[in-house]
Amino acid sequence: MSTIADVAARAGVSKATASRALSGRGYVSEDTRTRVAAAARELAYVAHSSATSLATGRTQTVGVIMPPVDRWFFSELLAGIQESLFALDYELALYGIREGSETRERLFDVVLPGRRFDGIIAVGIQPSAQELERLHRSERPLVSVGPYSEGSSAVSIDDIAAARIATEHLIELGHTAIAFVGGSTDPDHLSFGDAQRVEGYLEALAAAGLEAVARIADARPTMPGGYAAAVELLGDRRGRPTAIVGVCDEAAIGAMIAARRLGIAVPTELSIVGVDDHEHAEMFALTTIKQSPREQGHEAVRLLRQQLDHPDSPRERTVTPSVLVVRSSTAGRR
Amino acid sequence: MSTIADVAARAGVSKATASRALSGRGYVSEDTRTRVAAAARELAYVAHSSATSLATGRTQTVGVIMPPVDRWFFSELLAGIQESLFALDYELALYGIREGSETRERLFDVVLPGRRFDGIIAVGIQPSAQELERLHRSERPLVSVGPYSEGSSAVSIDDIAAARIATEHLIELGHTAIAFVGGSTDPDHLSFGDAQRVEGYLEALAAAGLEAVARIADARPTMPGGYAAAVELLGDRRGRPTAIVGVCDEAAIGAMIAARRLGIAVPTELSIVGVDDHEHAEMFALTTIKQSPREQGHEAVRLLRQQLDHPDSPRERTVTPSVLVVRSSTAGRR
DNA sequence: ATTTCCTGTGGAACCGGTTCCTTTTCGGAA
DNA sequence: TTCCGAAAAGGAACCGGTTCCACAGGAAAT
Repeated sequence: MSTIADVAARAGVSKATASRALSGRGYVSEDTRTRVAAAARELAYVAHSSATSLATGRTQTVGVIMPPVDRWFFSELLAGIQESLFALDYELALYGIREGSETRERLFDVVLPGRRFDGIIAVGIQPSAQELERLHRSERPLVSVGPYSEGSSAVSIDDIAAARIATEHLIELGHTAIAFVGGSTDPDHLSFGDAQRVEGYLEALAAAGLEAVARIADARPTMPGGYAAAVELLGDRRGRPTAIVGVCDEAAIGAMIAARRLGIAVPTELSIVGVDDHEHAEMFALTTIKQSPREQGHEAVRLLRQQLDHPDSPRERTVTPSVLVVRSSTAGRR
Repeated sequence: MSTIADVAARAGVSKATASRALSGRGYVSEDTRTRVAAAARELAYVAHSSATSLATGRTQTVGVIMPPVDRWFFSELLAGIQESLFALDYELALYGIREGSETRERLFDVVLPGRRFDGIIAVGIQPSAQELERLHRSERPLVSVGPYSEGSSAVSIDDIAAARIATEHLIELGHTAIAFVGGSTDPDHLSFGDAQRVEGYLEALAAAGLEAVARIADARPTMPGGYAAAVELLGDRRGRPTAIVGVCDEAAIGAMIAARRLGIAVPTELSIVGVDDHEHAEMFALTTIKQSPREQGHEAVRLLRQQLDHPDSPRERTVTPSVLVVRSSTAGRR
């Protein structure tokens, strides 16, 4: 492995000049520049990243803190972040957060102060006040995706609005017995965005004077979760809802499959609407609220870069609009 | 941000002693050790990772090269890798590989020689001879997951055996018209493992003297892919297969949903078997071949660590066994 | 002709750790 | 009492880059 000293020697210049020639900063004659470049090529020279980081204070790495990528939304988001970072020549250091707080603690205690990255994208985590203070003290730009916290940039969808629009769509179709699949009776068990979706659902019902009939079925935001909840919900004929809002498309699709198995026709006997516009939504003809997680990933990187390049630029918050995509899982009440 | 010099000054010792006290290497008196530790705590000292890397030559980072995580298998695998690395105090640098070779090229030209990580886990990529040579020249341990290449450690399932076992299961149940969903007429279009699964399917048919009736339906290894292929396959009543092998569970589940929509009963009229034991397999009562991607992730890290700790230890290849999990998507031919 | 400015280059310091080598001290063996 | 080796600690070199600063030479301005 060759060093810049080797390159300099081969080109017959000093380390300083070689460095300038390769980085393009400072005065270097055209002739020297090409000689250094040639030497570098011949030696297959690549700068040692740790040395560069130590000298410049920049690591060219972005830390991404994210829940397990087993939900479509997160995997798409990650793909978007990846694409954008790659295009900007940044590395991506991935940190998972699991339920256990041990992970989280170590992240905030050791990893963040280790100056391993220039900026952070935090997905779906609601930092505690103490953690937030720590993040800010570390002076590294932070962009959150999902929850918005004062003083940092963020890209989020308006989860309340999304669920509200979904619910309103059903109300407009004449439904009054509208259940929500994927909430939780234990609020600690809900992710931030999911809790807001419950809220949006309740808001829409309240606005239509239907709050009394609210029914929130406990379920994990997954297909089996939605399936199980719907089986429960649709089990007895009497008091069966005529419409369901899923906390996300996975849950909604699970509910749809449950309905089919129970012999309940969608949309004639039961309307279902989800949130996300999952890649499977089309196959199931699911009416949903479109999100574009991949683009949100791009946007998160854009916001982060803004702060990396211009540390004093104001924090921005991007809220992506919620658009209803009507397919054929919803219909007017008979 | 405090440096080790600050810690040393506060504890009244030299940098050298402070370093030894904190790392636990070399002679340090108990008394000094506690004084240094106290000073470090008071100053909230955390070592600068670039400085450590530069001095030691180790980055405590593992590069993970991986296709997009939108398939369940890969997201689970990533989770497994993440867990194990975290437990070992290694960072995870994630690199996506997309179709375009531009990504790939830059990966091999710039990222790998940049000495940003101590080892590499490459998932599902079949490196070219040139790339492989480069990897070896970089002297960094490599573990591949999936394809096996001479001279590096690997963890893989026996894809041929998996598909063979799945197919044999159907043959034992008396099926003769067995289709495969998720192959491709264009072999370049198939991932390495998927191509081997096609092979296993054909092997099993051949062993039973059924090769003449092989039918491979083109499909992406996703639920919509399996759905579309099955619709095609099951469309006309005559010549309809009585059993289907899915290239993976997603495809098999897609096929199952297609069958239901077409009014074909599973398993009485059509048996379906998948490969993976996807988290949704249970909900669909899908008979399948169990893989444990999460454990494969753990195993990959174990193999890598072996090489990091003992560079001269022999390369190992772990092949995880293929186990048939019978649920109720398969039944004897009527 | 002298001063000034700009270009081009090299030496040396620096980033923040680790480690080699040397020195000092001290307890135990000869 | 002397000698020796282990323990403890400091000085300095080193990892491989970047950048500050000093200096030389030539062109432009005075």
